[in-house]
Amino acid sequence: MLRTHTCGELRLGDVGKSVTLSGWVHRVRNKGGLIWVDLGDRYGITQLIFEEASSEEALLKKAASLGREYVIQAEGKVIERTAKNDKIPTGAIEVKVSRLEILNKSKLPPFIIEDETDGGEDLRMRYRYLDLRRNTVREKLQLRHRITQETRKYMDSLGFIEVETPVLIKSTPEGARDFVVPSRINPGEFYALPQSPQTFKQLLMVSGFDRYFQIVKCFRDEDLRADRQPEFTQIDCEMAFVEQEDILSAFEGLIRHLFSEVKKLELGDFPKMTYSEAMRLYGNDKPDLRFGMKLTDLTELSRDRGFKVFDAAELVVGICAPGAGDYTRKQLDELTDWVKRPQIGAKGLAYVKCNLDGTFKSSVDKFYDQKDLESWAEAMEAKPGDLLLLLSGETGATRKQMSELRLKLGEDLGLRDRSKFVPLWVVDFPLLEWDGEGQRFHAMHHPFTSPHLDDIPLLQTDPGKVRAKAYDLVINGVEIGGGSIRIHDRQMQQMMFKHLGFSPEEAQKQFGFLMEAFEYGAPPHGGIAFGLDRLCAVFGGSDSIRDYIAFPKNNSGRDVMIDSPSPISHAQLEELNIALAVEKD
RNA sequence: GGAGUGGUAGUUCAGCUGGUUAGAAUGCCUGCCUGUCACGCAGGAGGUCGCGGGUUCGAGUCCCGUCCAUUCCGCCA
Repeated sequence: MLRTHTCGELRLGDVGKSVTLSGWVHRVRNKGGLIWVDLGDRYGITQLIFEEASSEEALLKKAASLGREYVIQAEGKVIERTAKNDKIPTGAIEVKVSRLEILNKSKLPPFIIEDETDGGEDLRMRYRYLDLRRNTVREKLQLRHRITQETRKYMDSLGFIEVETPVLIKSTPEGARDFVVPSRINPGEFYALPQSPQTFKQLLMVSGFDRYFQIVKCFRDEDLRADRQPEFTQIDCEMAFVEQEDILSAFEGLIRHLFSEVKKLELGDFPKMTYSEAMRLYGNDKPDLRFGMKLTDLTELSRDRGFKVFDAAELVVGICAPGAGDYTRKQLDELTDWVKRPQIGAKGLAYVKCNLDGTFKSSVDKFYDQKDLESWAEAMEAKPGDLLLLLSGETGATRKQMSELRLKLGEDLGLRDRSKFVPLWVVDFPLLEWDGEGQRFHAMHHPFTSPHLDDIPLLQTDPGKVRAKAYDLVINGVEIGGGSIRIHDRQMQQMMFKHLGFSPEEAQKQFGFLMEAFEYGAPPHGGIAFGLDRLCAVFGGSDSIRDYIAFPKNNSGRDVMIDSPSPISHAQLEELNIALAVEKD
């Protein structure tokens, strides 16, 4: 037997037992006459002891020769420690070793395998298998395990059936770029990897599965971010005979269940906010509601005082930063530089300090008197000691800039508490979004989304105003999931494709199978998909999803451990009937 | 496609307006040490300053190019 116990389970009650432990050498403390070895595995750490006075010389020598991360097996007796360590659960005992076996030596690891590693991101990814040996990383994957297990439990309890859908599917022009896979037996033709199992889950509804879910890998060939990987996992769900409210309540239930089981946190009812409200109040379709600082429209209150910048602006908008009235000139200049960076793109930033004595000091004192400033402060419900910040310009862009500033200030002022979780449903998304580059509308969610029936006439007159039966779940400013009520009628679906600029032939070629299915008794249906990686990161309080994925890709979509992607041989290319435009050596 | 930041010992970093032999911490090796647990003490080894070019009497430092990493914008139905 390689082990009788794990390295995390022996206690004072086990004293006197003969045990065999196996694990990795964490640390060796050689005190001359005494040698201690911290033996570790994923369950914990147990201290082994070798003593000059009572151990054989060969055994001592072997113990002294152990290096970091050697895999060893130790047989011995559990004894009570004279000096106990109350920092670890096994700290009251140690194992007096009588037999030591080196199962496998280890090279010196390139970074220290401890909670606080000295390894940089790059190195950790190159040796990910060593990185995963660290408690902090392993705990994140264990959190993910809990979330997927609890998800399956909850979904099963509601009668959802997990169905696997194909990974080799068909490329479509809508949405993100596809990853494509050449077909050897069909020369010149390609599969695409799914961006989501969207059409398949709708077909399952036509089949009468009624309630489907799947924890499934999806693929998008777009540029990466800290919270975006080319392959990622969705909790993908679909229900038949439901309206929007049914879906929201079912999946609000899922998220509440996960918080309750995994984090021992009870979340109340999730508030709802329309898309247009979110844009108006937060400049963002995924507002972080852990803090206030709503956007306040000051366009009217700033008009006709001779300040050309504000007079010319479509929108003048302000936020109130609580308690920031004591910001120094330097801090304000830094904020101004920050909003002027190309990523934000504001032209400038106006401020008003609400002094403790009730007066105001602003960067636009030349144009606005105390009464004007007071009216702004009133509109924003500012208190003495607060700081008002104003941006102006074209409505959409200015709101977006203000949203960024709001998030930065929220961070700076410590208002984005990682232990706090504030969920929000954002509803009534626009159906269509104008694509300036392609000079056409495209679906904001996806082309299978049902419009609000009241808004259908607008499709002819003002397509950008049509609301969709689409919704997102946002937690702490992170988009955790999104979905919609789908179109289940062939005529309606055909009309949608027309509005998206598809010719009838194209629509038939790309999605004929779906529209045909709708003619064979498609029930009303809708669904939602959650980003599992992001959900885990939110649970763990991280901004990056990488540590919640066992083997993630780096910023350029590379796996630096296995070194992929990589060129393939000429023979392989030939077999696939592929010629490269650019040869790579 | 664009912008920012970084690349110096195994590792994490310092290295000023260019100037002797490039430092610290940690890790590693050797020796000493019987109650350590981030053990301690003494000693030692370890660097083509990402790569290529340029400016200069002289480049880790300045300039140009390039590669890599990372964050953001675009993109992500």
